[in-house]
Amino acid sequence: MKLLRRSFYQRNTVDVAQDLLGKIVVREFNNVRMTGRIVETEAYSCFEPACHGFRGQTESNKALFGPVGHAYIYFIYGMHYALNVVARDDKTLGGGVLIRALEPLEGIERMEKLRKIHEIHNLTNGPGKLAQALHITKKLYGVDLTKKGELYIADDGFKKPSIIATQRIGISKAQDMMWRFVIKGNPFLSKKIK
DNA sequence: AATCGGATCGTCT
DNA sequence: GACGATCCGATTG
Repeated sequence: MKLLRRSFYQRNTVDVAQDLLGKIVVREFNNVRMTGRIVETEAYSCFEPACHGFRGQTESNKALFGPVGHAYIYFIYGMHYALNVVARDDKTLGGGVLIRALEPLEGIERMEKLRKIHEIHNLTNGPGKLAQALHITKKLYGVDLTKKGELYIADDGFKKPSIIATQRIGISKAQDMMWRFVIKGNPFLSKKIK
């Protein structure tokens, strides 16, 4: 397991979104280690209207404009958290990759307890679900994901998977852009592909 | 299988 | 005061 270096995130947001597929999210919580393989992502760049940073930097979205490789976490619909990794090239003001689904690996029992369910295929197959399963809240806002700690991202040598691009989910603007990426045929996606 | 509405609250208009 | 990068359970076909 190797940490992903900061330079990994210092690239075009869409490229990073694709290359994060197959990587591992590691969560250390109360001495329990929970991990999952990233199987679904979406790219958001602050020059397009679906991005939280489109209208400029605010207190709540400031991480999107901060150093790459850190966590941007937001709270939505009154009950869900979602995890992004800040990623952009040098000429872009802000951008991030939404982690939409994981394939659970380690700490599955703990995830089941946090999610209050026992179906492995329903544990982390959505942005709100995986945040609940890994106990990701705004306390982790801005955490550096390139360093070992409560939350980070690693590469276990998983072979670069074949991927499919689709439209992003749940947005009302810029719906035509094909910026959602999934590992082809993976059974832990938030939504089946047509 | 597909669609619909309720839950619930931080953020911006 | 409205709405959102969602989820879940209920209802309908």
